[in-house]
Amino acid sequence: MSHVAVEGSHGLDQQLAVLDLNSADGQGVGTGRRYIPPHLRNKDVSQNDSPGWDCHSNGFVNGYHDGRINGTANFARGLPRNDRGGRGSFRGSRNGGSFNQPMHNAGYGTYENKDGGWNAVVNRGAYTSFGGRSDRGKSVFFNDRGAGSRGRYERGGFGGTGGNSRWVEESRDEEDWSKPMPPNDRLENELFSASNTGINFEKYDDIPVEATGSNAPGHIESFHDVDMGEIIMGNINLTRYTRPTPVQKYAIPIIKAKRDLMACAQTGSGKTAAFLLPVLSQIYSDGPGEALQATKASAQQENGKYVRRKQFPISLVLAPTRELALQIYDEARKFAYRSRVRPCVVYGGADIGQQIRDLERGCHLLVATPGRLVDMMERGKIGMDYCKYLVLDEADRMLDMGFEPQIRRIVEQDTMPPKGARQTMMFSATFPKEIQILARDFLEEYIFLAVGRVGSTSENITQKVVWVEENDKRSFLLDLLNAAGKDSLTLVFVETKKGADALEDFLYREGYACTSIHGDRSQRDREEALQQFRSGRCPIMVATAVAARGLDISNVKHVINFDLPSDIEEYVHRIGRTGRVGNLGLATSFYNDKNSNITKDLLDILVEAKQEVPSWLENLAYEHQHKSTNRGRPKRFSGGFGARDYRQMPGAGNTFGNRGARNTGVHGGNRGFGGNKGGFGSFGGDSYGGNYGNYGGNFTQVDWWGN
DNA sequence: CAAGTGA
Repeated sequence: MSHVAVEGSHGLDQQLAVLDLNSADGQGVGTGRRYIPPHLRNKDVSQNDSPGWDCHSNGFVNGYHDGRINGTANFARGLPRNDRGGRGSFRGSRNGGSFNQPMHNAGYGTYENKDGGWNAVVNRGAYTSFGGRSDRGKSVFFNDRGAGSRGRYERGGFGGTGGNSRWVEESRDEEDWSKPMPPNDRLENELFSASNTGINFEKYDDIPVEATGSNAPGHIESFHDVDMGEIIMGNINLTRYTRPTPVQKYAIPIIKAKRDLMACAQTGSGKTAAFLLPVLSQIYSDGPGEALQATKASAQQENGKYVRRKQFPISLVLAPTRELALQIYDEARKFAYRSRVRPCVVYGGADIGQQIRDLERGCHLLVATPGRLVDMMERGKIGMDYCKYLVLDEADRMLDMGFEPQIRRIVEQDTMPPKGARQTMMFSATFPKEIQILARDFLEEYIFLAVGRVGSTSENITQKVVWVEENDKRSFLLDLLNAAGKDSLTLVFVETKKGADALEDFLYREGYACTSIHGDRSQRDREEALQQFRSGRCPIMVATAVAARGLDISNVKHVINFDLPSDIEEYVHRIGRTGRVGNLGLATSFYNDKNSNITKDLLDILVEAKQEVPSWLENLAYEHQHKSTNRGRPKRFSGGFGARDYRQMPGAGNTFGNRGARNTGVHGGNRGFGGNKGGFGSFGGDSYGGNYGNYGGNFTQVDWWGN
């Protein structure tokens, strides 16, 4: 395979420039300020002078406003050391239910300043593709969160005449949701200027695609091959997506044809847009329908006091972690720009009151983590009665042991329309056969789509496995970090939360600018850590499984499995944080005696992705094969899966040890691989250090799938 | 046993 370099050192300068900008950000210095989740921080300042309904009266300080004020002061933040030190004193409260702790010396900074001057209008140039824009700049009626949703209410309407007339929405019943609202320069800048990925799909090559199910629609080659409407096409241009990725080519027409879908495609291949584009497009063309009526009907007065109405989203997207939900929400905002659709996100660990108030401003597409959504449903803030589109992102995770009960609670044991009446879509890079079978409970006449073999890794990721004893891991890690390029991000995975804290402390003492993310940290700290990592201020992040799935962080050049995970799906997702959208990446895994459970699966993955395989690993896999009683199956199935025994289920097959059968699973023939072992040069730990340097400056963008 | 998901 030949890698076509598209961008070289040129892009590097740009990245450094961005870093400088971010490091000059303002610090939120206020004491005792409430934690405001990022998606609620960046409001238009003009919101604050609204005399209306929204409760900003209590000395409301939104992060954006605050950030601007402090940003002008010279808060020349030094090295990441500084704020890390500050956080040290904070640690004691980490484990003690420290949700919603106000954070002193908290840096909201980089977030608020990403506009780079909020009244500046960037050169949008060729990307404004919304036809006739004679109305641009008038700023009459903005659609999005800030000004736009405020416009839905008539001033002072609450105490008024009674009846429904106070809702401006009334008068919009007949309005056409497919027509774009006027543009908003500030918002457009905010949503799209950071849009980093210029994807090169020009020479997308063959990749095996399986689309099974009755009457599967054909795929598209261009976004123009299917009618997604004016709003979507305009936003596609603004995001600079030129051509659909492979999974988008297939999934978009399937979803537009109103079919249920189980879609499997490699990490970083554009799955999020593959469902957001067609779902939103469909909502635009169909309009809100009954959901709007129901929402309005829920508005009441009680005891002279206005009772907040319940929201009935038209679409629900569920994700397994909070940060992923937030990321999906951010994407949804882009594709909802200039539409009447208002995306919302709810997740745990953040102030629920803020989220409720945000919901009450309108919610047509809801992104959520399961726990908080159940909470919202039980509080009567959300009704799924009119949810026409259900998306499970990271679907295999959402249906595994930990999440399945909550998913059933939301989807089957409440008011959501049954399968068939709603459209259900599932996406993941991995989808073990057992979970595919379970997933059928939620699907009707679905199409199974596999772009590449299910569970395979991108060949754009160079995978290394090194034998490292536990006691040597730290020093080996330092060697790898020292070899990394100055500008590149490194993500280090460990198995436990305590381990994450310990390793981060170690790296800190060794003088590295690092941060960490795991489930025992406060939500505020988690999001700040992610932001500092993304921005490059802390180019090293130690993480648990919370960061394994879905997070799209540009410029992650190296993923290190300091501890290998116990199942191969987790491995695939972890290393998938690098090598995204046509970029190259490196993944290094520390292997020792403790990791025998993943040996065989790891070997298969390496072989399939045409990676070098250390001979010792091959030998171990062979040995393990003969002594293992449970080979080839994820650990979580070995302990039973409730009362179910999937081996008895029709269609489940009986070849759990057979990798090929397991992965293409219930849907058809094996995509065989392997068989081409042998001939691999040995790959000892000694030569590793020397080889490593070769990867330093060599991460450039290449064609999709590495061709 | 670990990780994640409501307080």
